[in-house]
Amino acid sequence: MLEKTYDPKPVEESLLRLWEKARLFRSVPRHEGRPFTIVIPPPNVTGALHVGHALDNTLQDAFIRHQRLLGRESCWVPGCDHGGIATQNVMEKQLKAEKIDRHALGREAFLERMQAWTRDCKKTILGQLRRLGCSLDWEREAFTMDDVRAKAVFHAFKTLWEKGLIYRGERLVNWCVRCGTALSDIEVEREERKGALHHIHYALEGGGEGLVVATTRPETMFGDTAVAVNPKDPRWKHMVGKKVLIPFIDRAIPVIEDSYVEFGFGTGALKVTPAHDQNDWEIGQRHGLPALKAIGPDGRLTAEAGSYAGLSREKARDQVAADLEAQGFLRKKEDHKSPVAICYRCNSLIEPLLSLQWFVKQTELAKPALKALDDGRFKIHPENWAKPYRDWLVNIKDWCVSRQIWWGHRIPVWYKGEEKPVVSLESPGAGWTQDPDVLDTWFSSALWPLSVFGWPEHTKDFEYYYPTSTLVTGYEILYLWVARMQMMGLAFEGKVPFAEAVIHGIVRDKSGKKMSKSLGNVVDPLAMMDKYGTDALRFALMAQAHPGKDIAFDEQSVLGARNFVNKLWNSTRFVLMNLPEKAPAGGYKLDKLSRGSLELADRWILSRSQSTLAEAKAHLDAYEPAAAAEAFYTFLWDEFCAWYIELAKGRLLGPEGPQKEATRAILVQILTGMLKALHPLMPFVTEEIYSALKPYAGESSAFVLQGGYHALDSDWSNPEAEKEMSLVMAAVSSIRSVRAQLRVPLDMKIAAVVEGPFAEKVLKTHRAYVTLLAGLESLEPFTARPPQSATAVAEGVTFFIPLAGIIDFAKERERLSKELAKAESDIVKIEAKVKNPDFLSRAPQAQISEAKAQREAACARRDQLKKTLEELS
RNA sequence: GCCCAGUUGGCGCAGUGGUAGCGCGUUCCCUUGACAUGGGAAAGGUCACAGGUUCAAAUCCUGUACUGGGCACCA
Repeated sequence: MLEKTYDPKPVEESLLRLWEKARLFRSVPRHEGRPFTIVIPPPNVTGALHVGHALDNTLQDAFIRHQRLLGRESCWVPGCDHGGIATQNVMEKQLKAEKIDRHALGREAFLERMQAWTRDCKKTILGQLRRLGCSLDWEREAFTMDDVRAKAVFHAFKTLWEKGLIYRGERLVNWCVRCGTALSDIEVEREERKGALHHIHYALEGGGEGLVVATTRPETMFGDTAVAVNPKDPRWKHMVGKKVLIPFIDRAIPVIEDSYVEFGFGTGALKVTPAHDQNDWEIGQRHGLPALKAIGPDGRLTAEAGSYAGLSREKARDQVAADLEAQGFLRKKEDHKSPVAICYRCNSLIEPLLSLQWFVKQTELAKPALKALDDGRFKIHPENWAKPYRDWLVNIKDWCVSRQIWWGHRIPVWYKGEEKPVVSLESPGAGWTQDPDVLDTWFSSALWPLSVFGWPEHTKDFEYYYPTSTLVTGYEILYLWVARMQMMGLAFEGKVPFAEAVIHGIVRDKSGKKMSKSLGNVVDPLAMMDKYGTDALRFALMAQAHPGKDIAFDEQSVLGARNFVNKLWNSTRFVLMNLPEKAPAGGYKLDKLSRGSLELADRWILSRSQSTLAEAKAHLDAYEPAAAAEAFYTFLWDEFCAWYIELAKGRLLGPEGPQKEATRAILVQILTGMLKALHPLMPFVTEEIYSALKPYAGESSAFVLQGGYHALDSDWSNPEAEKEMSLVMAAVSSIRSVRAQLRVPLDMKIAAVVEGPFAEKVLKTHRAYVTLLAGLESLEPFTARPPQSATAVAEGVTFFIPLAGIIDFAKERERLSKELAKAESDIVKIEAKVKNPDFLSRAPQAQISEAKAQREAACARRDQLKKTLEELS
């Protein structure tokens, strides 16, 4: 016998062991059919998983299990990402706490520590994925920096190099002063910050008025190599071609014309600092201006800045502004909000810096990716992300792939004096030194769908699993990762690495704010699992995972899901309690039933069950787990438990016989079907229940995944039964409503008489249902209105319930008047429609007859209520 | 500035043309042998605003406001 409530922890622990022992998630190439394959978005080895990972991986697990249950060979590849800067930052924090200087420690020792950290972290992360129930093929674990992946990275680099798609050059890049490295354009975030616009006077060389420029960054003026004005700006026309002097250092720079400069902004004169601003860099390129570095990689001013050399950017700005003011150069200082660039890993201010870096040319690589999107070989769900994805590819810029950190794939290029650099994994010989930089972590991530299957080797696995089916990830890495995988996969193999991308939202806190450590609103998925069980967390997430939408995560939702899990548990418990100890040979099967012997409730629940399964399958096929979850929830709770089980009680308490056997078969088969269908969303509890139920269902699979979805033996859809059952339910509800309003508890049995067009049917075929569910002791046909009775009006039936001594007539009249008013207003609405000649002439016939039927029903109800009220007064 | 979402009962969200749904919360009643992690009942919404299309609009179109996001940015 099952326990009264479901206790997830021991069940989860034992099932995890059983699954693993059975190698249940193992996939190997087989000959027939294309497999369904997902490669995990490898979590960075920066710590533990957060609730966003729980969402991402539960989605994948649901899709993978769904496909397995559909009978498809399915493979989900696990792994972690070394995580470049992010992971190095974690280690640097640790070192700082231990008061160890990274540079004093040295590159080798640092990397050794990183390796040890990585080992621990991978163990933690993969353990957490296991606990989440992820059906990953654990024998395929990969890491973006292991030997196989290192070969892939080298091969990719070499191939791109040979095709001339990789180059090294001095360019203006996004430099994070804190991380001490260059970043690519998409690794930079923007934020509006308050600052000041300084109006600075630059004197004319050789004397004269000169001009005034406006800048938010006065400290960069030592790097100025021109002042630009708009060619159509009459205010500064006279200055063009002349030279002005930079304050303090008196270096003369030309005044040039460039249409980039806007009339309306500031003074209309722009100081041009090619080495520290992207737009200035472009102006510099157009006019052949030199680029002078006023700020170094350490964020401090260089020798160009004269006496300011060595000051940090921030200090220099204040100091320069103060000195300008003191010496009369500062003509005006006004508050000004402007967007600033921020490092996506440490949030510090980005400095545009001229430096020597490695780049991958992107335009050529983007073309096949665009084509794949346009001709449908690659699809994005939901599709509203396709446009931004496309726009990004169209406007793509070269990708800066070198990083001045230690943790990563070292750039495989070797130098020796004046000789041509050599691309090689190993040292080409004595005297050669390797490029000190490492590759952007996204470079190896971009190869992930290729590299996890042993690429560049065309292994058996690679041939079978590549291209993969679906990629599931958040929109925040659509460009950073998804687009690059498409480009790389197409460049190297001519095939999209995955045919579909499912883009989900991020998990926010319950008020919709982004989770962050500093806000203290981070939800720990492990804590949720401990408290409510893994299935509850999974179901809560899936129930809210509407395509592409963020989730406002409230712990209450997990509680609700936990209750649902328990409901499922207890409905099984009830069914098992009503089954013999020993299952009959072959189990309870529907095909053994004679259809003629089925009752209304049977036909109804079988019909509803079938459509629920079909609906949920369609939703999962379309990557819409939330809709599937809702279909299950409503069916199981509001139909199967609330009505069918309640009705089944009547027969199960009765004598043994075909009726009882039929009820058992239906309960067992419907529950089994639902368990399997729910398995992708909540694998643990369904597995556990299945093991108890399967002998009765006549099944022998050790695990749900091995048996596949439950196939109903024939078509049970039955709209007539659904319609009739809805009338019965409405009739029952009307009596319950009267009872509740008059405070007559359900266990106080009452008598009733019934009249109306549906009354005869109720008396003849549904009497047992109505008396059982509405708590009646008797139900008789109407002859005369009993004195002192309340009235319950439903579609087609009116019940009179004698309640001498209980009923308050004033209250009863009030209640009925309210119902009447509602009925009247319904009629007004439907009349307006039915009487509209345009509606009658233009609407489809089905609509017209439905509307008329609605009017009839509403009028009948109105008349009945009116009559009853008259009798009461 | 351009583009994309969103705006539905107290809160969080479904719902893409035919008389508004769900979960949580609220109110009342009920410890009846699956489940109080439960059961029954009820209250609560002119579906942001303004136009338009249509017999019919939460749903389609246009515009406005607000919120969020993406991209590009004025130094």
